Amino acid sequence: MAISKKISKARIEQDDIYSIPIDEFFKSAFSVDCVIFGYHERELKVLLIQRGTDPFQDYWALPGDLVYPYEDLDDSAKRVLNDLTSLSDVAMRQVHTFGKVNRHPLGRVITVGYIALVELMDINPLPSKWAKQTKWHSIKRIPKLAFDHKEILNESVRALKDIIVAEPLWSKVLPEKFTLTEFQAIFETILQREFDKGNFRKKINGLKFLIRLDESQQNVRHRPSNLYRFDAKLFKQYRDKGFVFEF
Amino acid sequence: MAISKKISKARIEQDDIYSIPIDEFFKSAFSVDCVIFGYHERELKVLLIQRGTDPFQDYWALPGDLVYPYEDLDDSAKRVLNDLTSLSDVAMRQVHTFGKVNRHPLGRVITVGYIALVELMDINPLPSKWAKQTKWHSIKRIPKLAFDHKEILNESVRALKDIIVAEPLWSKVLPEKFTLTEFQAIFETILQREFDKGNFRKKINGLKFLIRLDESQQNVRHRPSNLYRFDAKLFKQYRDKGFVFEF
DNA sequence: TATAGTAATTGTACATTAGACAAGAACTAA
DNA sequence: TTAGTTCTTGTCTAATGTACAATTACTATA
Repeated sequence: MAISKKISKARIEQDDIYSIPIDEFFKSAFSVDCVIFGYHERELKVLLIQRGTDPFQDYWALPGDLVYPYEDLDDSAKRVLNDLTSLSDVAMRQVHTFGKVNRHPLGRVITVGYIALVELMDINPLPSKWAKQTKWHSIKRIPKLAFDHKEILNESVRALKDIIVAEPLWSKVLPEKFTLTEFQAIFETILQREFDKGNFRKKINGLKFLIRLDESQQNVRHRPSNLYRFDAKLFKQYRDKGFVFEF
Repeated sequence: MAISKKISKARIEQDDIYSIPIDEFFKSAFSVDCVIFGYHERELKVLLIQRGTDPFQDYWALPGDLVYPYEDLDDSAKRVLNDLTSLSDVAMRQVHTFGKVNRHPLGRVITVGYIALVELMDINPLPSKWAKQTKWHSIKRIPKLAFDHKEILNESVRALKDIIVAEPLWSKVLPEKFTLTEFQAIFETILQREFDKGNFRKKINGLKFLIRLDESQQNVRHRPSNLYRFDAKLFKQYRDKGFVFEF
């Protein structure tokens, strides 16, 4: 394709730096790629789309697309996610930018990766625009992906582990009223390690933003668990005081 | 200028999405900006250049420039830093990408921020290419900067605090043989808090990658301090086992 | 109705770490 | 010899982490 030919022509020596006209630089594009992690009952999945267009037609890929010239990056991530999966109101965070020269066959395109964590059952992705299908894939069984999306995904899984502790991403995954066991399960799944139940709850009890309710589970064949809720305001207060939550 | 006019023309409604020809996307550029932190004797500075070219001619700015079409992002950061300041062998890490629509007057340019930490006395930046001057500025007295570089700098200062603990950036700042007081001072300066000397050293003593030498300071008017060295291999072993160093 | 099964909850005992602070050591300069 | 300085080590207490056991509250089934 025309654009990619131009790239190789532009491969000049460093000494010729001043000879590159400014217009030569304005021939690149950038994209956003959204890594939407879906959690449900101790399983971590990621939302992939099947591409209905070239390049990589029919491949599974992260929902991602080129950024419009007039679009802020963060806005673009939201718009692209909505275009391809019909999802809105998913809070994403930028994690890393990927910029290998030949990562995109149509030309020079760098891509900015964004991640989010949602409860799988809370949302209903529907393919739209050029997405043929959307599907949740277990993190443990990822098919061959388009572009360098496998690398983006790997980096995102790593970043998720850092962020889950620092930011209350987990609040998006819990129902309004939840048990401490459910709370613990999220961390165990994402951090891939186990915690002693008694000790975990001792630690949790110190966190004032998890508020114990006067309710408990119903219809369980064992001692019912107390229910808790998350108080976002109190969490913010904690954070503003420099508090960092750790495991 | 021509390019910026095209951006406003391209501002179309979302419904017209399919009407944007692919070529319209390939009219952007991206840049890298390097935030080189210089540490020396409890002072943290940042290396700025005075721009010798438009836009923002004569403004102080982070060393940064457009990425060549054929250049990997990480390589570009190294090359740009060398172009403008003659520095090489500075290990940088990507921190964040800034993508507001109008952040660059010449057109749509997103920029990827990189940071590094060096001992100020170890390196000798020299302005070259279009950099008129290079100068270390105290983090506490930053002049008006070009573009959105103030925002990039702020974000980088924040990121430095996270990274200094996780990654041995500090090893670049210490002499081969150093005292624990020097070691402590780095953390106190960057994290902006103080530590009890006795307790700090107790914590440090557990870290096997700081090796106590059979030497001590010379010509000090007080009890001479023992010297230590950093063992990068041992540090790696620690890290590979999942160890995280914290304060 | 009694019993077994299950997971929640609480508690206990010990080890490790954190934090505040003091005492003594090793140097130089006067 | 003494005063000044900072390094180094130690001590004590409080807080936290860790392993594990005992008890509780429910359901399902014999």
